[in-house]
Amino acid sequence: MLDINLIKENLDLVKTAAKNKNISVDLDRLIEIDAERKKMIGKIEVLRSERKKNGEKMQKATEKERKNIAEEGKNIKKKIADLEAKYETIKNEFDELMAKVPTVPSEDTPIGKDSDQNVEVGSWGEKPVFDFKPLTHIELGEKLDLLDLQKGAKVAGYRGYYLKNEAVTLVMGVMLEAINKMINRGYRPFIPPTLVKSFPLFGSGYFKDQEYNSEIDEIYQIASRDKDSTGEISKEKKFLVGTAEPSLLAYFSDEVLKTEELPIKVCGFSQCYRSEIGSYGKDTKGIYRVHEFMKVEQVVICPADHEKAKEIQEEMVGISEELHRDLGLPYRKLQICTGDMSAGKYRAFDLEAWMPGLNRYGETGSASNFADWQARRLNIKYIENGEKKYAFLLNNTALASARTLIAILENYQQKDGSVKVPKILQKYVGKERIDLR
RNA sequence: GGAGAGGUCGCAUAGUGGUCUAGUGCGUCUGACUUGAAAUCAGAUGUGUCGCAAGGCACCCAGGGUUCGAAUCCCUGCCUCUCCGCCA
Repeated sequence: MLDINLIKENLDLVKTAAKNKNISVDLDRLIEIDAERKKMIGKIEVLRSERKKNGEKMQKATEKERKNIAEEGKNIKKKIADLEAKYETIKNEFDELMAKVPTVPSEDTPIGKDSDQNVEVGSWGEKPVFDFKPLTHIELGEKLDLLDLQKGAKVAGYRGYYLKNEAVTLVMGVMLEAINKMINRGYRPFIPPTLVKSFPLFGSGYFKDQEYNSEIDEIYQIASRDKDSTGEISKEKKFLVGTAEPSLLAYFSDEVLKTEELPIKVCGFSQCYRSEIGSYGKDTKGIYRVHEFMKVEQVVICPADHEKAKEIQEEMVGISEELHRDLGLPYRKLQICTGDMSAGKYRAFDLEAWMPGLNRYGETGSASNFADWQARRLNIKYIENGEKKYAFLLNNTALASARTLIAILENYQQKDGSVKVPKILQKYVGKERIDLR
């Protein structure tokens, strides 16, 4: 969400941003409808004021006058109802358009159509050289009895999977390492709810429009309580989060924070659910793209200062990079181009770990700065010198379970089919190497 | 799952149809008194929105309804608390 006055003042900038982000939104219509909206509010308020005065008249009126005053009141009531109905239509169109308006990306964001035009801005580690053909995590997982995709599909359906044996302690170790790293860096740990109302998701930008749309949004809606026994829609809709970010941000919604409290740094461990509605044909094998996984997420609320936010984003990415290095996973860092950015993002980077079995890099983390776009929707403000401002919100993956597991299995595989356990995880797995059974 | 009680401007409370532009106490801020503090006294003290401004309008959990007029009456939902039942 942007400020309507800001959009008006920077119309060309916003238009260019929408074009570069491949977002279709009629901004001229937005400006037009905003003017209509304001005019309508003015008219309604005059009538409401009349209604109030008419009510006051009634109290002083004689018995004879009352009838006329009541008539007049009914008249005003009708006028207000008519205008309010019209206003609602206008307001709906206004809200729909506003929900689509993108953040203007940072100046250093590369302009591009899609992910092919993301720009590599850093890398670490040597890709391992094998004197044999490296196996995929699917083959390794099966041989070492760590991963069961058949049973996963049988029980959970398409993209279902079981982790077993050392994969369990290994993945839990990864999560705990990430949480402890975050704590050591001053991030407060949370285990947030994963089943949430609609506002945390809308507020964080996970609905492409104003309302949830199961056809395009990658979010699961929980259906069981949508309708009561009579078929009436009664209960509030609930959704499964795709990351801890919405729950963590919504924790601070409707708050006015003190400047001294900022930046607020938190991290969340959660199960993450993704419908993958838009990627039916993609990554159909293995556990690269799955409907549920675990993740440690970092979230920061910082003052509305681009320099400060830039610093913090670097710190956040730095922590993720460090975690990759701790695990010995070669990676590269990409700056995300306009076309690969969602509407709300101001500046974003991805980390991609090298996955030798798949023979490509795979995204293992994504760091985003939304500036004040999410804060406007979630109403997260802070007070500075008596003035209230919307905060800047940033988030980043610390580490996620499934893809980190892929990278570890595929990078640490040995000629004999075994997989070495990264040093920092040995204490969790209880061994240095996972052997064939 | 059953029964009951509730949700009011930071906190606590008052308010059952118009005089509510929501009273009072506490807290907070400013000032006076004081060497300083406490105490006391005086004043101020919610949010959003429209407007250049004067000012208007909205908000008493949320959404509907009744009424000339709703914090107040009615309906629905959400949430909290108490008791019972069930349960990891």
